Amino acid sequence: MENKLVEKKVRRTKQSINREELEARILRSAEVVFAEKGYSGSSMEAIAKTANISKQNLIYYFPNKELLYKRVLKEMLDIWIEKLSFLETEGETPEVIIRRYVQEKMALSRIYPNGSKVFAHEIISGAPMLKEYLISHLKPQFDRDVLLVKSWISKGLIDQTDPEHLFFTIWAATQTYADFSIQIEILLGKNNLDQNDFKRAEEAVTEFVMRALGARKNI
Amino acid sequence: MENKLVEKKVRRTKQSINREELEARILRSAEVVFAEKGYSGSSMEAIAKTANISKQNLIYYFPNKELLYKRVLKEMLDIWIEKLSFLETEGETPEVIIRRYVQEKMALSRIYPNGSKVFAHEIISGAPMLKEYLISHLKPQFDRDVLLVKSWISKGLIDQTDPEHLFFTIWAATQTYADFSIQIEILLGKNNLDQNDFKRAEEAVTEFVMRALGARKNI
DNA sequence: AGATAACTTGTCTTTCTGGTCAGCAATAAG
DNA sequence: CTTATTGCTGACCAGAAAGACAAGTTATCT
Repeated sequence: MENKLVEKKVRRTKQSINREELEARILRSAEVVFAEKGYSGSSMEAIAKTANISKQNLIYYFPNKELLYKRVLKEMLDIWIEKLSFLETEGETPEVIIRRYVQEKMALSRIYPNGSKVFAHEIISGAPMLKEYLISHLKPQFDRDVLLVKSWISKGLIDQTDPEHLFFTIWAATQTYADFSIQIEILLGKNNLDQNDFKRAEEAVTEFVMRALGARKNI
Repeated sequence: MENKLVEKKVRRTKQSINREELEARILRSAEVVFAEKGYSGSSMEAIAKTANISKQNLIYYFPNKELLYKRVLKEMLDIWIEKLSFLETEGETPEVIIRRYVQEKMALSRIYPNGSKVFAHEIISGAPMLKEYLISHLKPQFDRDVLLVKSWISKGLIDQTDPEHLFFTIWAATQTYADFSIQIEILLGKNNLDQNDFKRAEEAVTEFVMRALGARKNI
């Protein structure tokens, strides 16, 4: 019985492989369209066209727009939440932890610019679909991380800072390279931000944060 | 002749007063709606409803959506450009100039959160309506301001920094209090950000930037 | 007071959009 | 090989949306 169930889950037929591929392609396409237009501005038609399938076929895979949108958001958030907890790396020096944090946040902006933009649209719009998630998932993690930073301060490992606003600043400074990329491109006189630009940005932001915190190298 | 023209311009009849008031009300309402839904997601109907007039009447004042949207954007940008040039305050110490800059940027987030959000939606969407403006107006000012910061560095008034990315970070860190306010509210456990929150945020960001720059108080 | 201009609204048309449904085609299971 | 399941498409629908148009109302000018 158990065997049968497992087999059923694992079996990869021609169809199931195709399905997975197509779903992935749809999600990527949806990400692109939602990133540009936000939820209400995006049409199923446009997403279907981007994915090179018919609208009806898109609806076959994702029966309605809201569901598709939430899937796109969820994919992004799962990646973020996974990468963005201080606590998981406890035991190392603040310097190491914060450096890696900024680095990883910046990498997310570079690798998933569209997901970041979808998220940004959603938040700016007042997080209608995401409010509950932020309250139930992000806030607890935020509170823990703030406590950790406070303990660093009281141990004298970093300078006195406002921990909450430290996070807001780091998030804003790193996400801007995904969300506001067009503005940055224009001001830097580039057609798009390459690896090098992101490296420079990462160094600059890391340097800002480290200086602001006056982090000590030794515990 | 000249007199007549001037008189015509200045004369404030019942109608012209009403017109100005109504136009202003429409623009404020449009700002609210565009801030929430972005350009393509907003309907003229919704804007009309928010302004408490009929859709046809709205169209009488702003014959189409694009025009209305551009007016809202332009209003915001005019305010920003006016407040956000370093050069206008040349002669003072970097510390004073940068402090005021951060302060003013933060004040804009506090006073015009909706305008800021409209702008953010537009940029995230790839700045379809604003690209030209950014190239022709923002970039030259940016280049000048970057040069000024470079001169500060070479004079040893502030620490070695990446000037371009300094601006990106300041902008991101201050705008986040308008654009991402809902997220910040949730994480701070508040229903909305009050004067005090903005004051704390301003102090935190200012402190952050000043430490990063190691600005000297004396020229 | 009458003519003119400014304002407001109701009606209508066209296009777009999310979504349904019936039926056909391809694949998998027995 | 047959049957059942899954995948896909064309035709269709109801509601929303932008905006044109005409007709009526109100204010201003002479």
